[in-house]
Amino acid sequence: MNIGDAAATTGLPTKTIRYYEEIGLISPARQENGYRDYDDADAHRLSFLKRARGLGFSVDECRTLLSLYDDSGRASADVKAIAKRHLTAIEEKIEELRSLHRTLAHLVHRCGGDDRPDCPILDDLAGTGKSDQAEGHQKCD
Amino acid sequence: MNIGDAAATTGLPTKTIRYYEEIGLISPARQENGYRDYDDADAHRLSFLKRARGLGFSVDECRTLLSLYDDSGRASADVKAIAKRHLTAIEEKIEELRSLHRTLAHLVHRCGGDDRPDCPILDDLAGTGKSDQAEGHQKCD
DNA sequence: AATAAGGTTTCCAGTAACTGGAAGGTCAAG
DNA sequence: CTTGACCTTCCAGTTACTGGAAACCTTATT
Repeated sequence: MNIGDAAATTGLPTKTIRYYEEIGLISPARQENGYRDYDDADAHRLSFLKRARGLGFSVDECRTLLSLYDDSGRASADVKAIAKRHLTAIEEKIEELRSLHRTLAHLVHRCGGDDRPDCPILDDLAGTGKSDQAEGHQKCD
Repeated sequence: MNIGDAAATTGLPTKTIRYYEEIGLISPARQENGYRDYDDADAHRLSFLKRARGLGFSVDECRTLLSLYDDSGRASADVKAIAKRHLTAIEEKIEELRSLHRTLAHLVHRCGGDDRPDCPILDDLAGTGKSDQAEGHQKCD
C-alpha cells in the first residue's frame, strides 16, 4: 500500500510516517516507481507507534518498546519497567501542574479584572511586594 | 552590572538572558567595551520573566504580560484574561495526563512483570486483541 | 611585560517531534 | 493532452533554550 493508504488506516499524517522512517522506526519496501510500499506488518507497526505516542511515550521509548515487541523472548518485566517509569513521570508532571494551578488561581482570584490598572497578578510577577505576594508555586498551598 | 551579575541576581542563566535579548524581551545598554550593562529596571524585568515563565506562561504570553506591565494605564481585566486562559490550559493538560495515567496504570496493573514474554502492555499497544484491550485513553476510565 | 584565569562577545549547531512548503516525478481519468 | 491527486526529496520553521568554539576584555600574579 502507498503512504496515503497507510496514513488512512493508521490515522497518522504522511509527514509523520516519513519522519518515522527517517529516524529509523520503520523501513517500508519501495515500489519500482520509488513510492514507499507498506505491508500489513508495517501498518501494524505504525498503529503501535500511534498508540504508544498517544499514551505519551517519547519517540525514544517507542523505539525501545518496538524492539521489545520484535523480540519474542523478551521479559514482560522489561516492558513493565518502562511503563512504570513513564507513569511516575506523568504523576510528577500532574503534581507540577497542580502546584502551578494553585498559585495562579490564587492570583486570578485576587485580581479585580476591571478597567482599573491595579493588578495583583502583575504585582506578583514583578515581585514589588505591593500585594501579599505568593511564595512561588512550589510552596504555595 | 554585567550579565554575570544579572544572572546571579535573577537566577537566570546568562545564555537565557542573551536569548531574551535576541527575541526582544529586553534591551540592556552597552558599556564601552561592548559588555551588556544591566540596570535595576533590567534586572527587575528579568525577574519578572523568570517568575512568569516559572508559572508556565509561554514566552509570547510573557511578552504580552510585560507590555501590559509597561503600560501603566492597562486594565487589570486584560491581565486577568490571559491568566485565566492559561489556567484553563493547565486544567486541560492535567485532565489529559490523568486520562493517560488511568489507561497506563490499568495496563501496568495487568502486566505480570516477570521473566515470561507474555505482556498485556505490548499486546495493547499492538492492538492484536490478545488481551481485553483498553479503548484508548480518552474513553478509558 | 608576560601569563593565566575568568568573564564576555559573537556565531553556529543541536534538542523533540514534527509540520509546512517548494519543486518536481507518477498515475488514472476524461 | 491535460488536469488533479498522489508521490518524491529537500529545506526551513516551530519552542525555548543549551552547548561549544574562537576570540576579546579585565584583573591579578609572576
